[in-house]
Amino acid sequence: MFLQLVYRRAYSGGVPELAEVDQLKDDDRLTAWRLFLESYRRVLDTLDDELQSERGLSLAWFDVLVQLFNAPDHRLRMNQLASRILLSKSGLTRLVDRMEAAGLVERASSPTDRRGSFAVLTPRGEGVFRDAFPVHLDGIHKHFARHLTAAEARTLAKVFEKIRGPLTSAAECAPPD
Amino acid sequence: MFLQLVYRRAYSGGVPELAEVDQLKDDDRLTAWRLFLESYRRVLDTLDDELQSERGLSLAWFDVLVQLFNAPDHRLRMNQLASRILLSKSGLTRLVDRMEAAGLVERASSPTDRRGSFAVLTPRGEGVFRDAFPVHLDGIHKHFARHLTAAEARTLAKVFEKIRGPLTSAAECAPPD
DNA sequence: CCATGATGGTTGTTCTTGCAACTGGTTTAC
DNA sequence: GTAAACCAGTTGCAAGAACAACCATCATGG
Repeated sequence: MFLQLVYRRAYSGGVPELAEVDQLKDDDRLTAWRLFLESYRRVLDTLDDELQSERGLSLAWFDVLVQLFNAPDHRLRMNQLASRILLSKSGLTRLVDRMEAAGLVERASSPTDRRGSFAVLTPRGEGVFRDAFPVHLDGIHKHFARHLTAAEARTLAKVFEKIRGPLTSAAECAPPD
Repeated sequence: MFLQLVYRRAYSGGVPELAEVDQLKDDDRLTAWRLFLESYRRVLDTLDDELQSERGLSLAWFDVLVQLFNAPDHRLRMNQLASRILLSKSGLTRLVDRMEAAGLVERASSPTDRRGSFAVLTPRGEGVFRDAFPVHLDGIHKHFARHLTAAEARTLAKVFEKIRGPLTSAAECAPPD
């Protein structure tokens, strides 16, 4: 799904009633939007392919490894892990199932709350992570960071912070005013 | 899958051999990367939810409608449509099946090449598109464009053009030099 | 003209994901 | 202390997507 938008074509073409929508004048912004979408898809696909072919690891798996590696004691509650990688509870259950079968993570039950369990990085998982990390970082550099000057990077960070900000938890809770 | 990266933590933490990787110094760039990922996910999820709840349409369906609406004669070869919305051939076959069942598009066989078929926007599909378009455009404004100054929009466009550029067809064909 | 190969789409299969329902454990209120 | 509400994680189920194998058609070369 990619969503190259109507933009100019709908505007100058035969859709007068749509042209009324005044955001259509924001050509630069919509161009930015379109390129944003396309860049994401293409860069992520490329990174996934590279990691897959060079280390046999999907980005989703890598993402779990990253999170656990960064977590204190190399462990996280399923709960937290799910929200950090933006995956549903059930999705994470299955993902951890698969990674456990591959020996990269383990489950450990929480001593304080017997409902909960931790996902814990195994030594093997840590090894795989350390092995894959440079590949991924190199990919980010090659396909993304390399194209940014320092100033541009700061601009992007600023802008995306604003964009992400209002959506962080539940979208559209109480639109102010 | 989200991929909040290691960054500072892996750098300043206990992973000396990883810290050697010199892209790690590019803090601003990696921050931009992280926010880029998160923004995409959150904005797209939000737009999808809004379109879904306000018009009962997924972004994927909307994307097809956009493409067909823009195409000459409101029709595209399956082939082309698939590549424009970044979906696999088989994925598109099924997607068009579903949309055909819903009466939004039709298939028409090509007169010149009897292998090929077109996906064609039906009047009903066009109506649905015109109805959903403002909702989507408004969403883009609310959750994305609104946060950009004109200068920032131009910066984003420039940067993403560079990022997307080299990956447009097959990634990594022949890295120059 | 016919054999060979390329191309456009569809179908079989499998994988991943989300939602809703469920189980078992914890907290709160009476 | 116990019932009710709540929470963490798992499971059944169905939708969406990719890959490979497949069929039909077109293009090429003898």
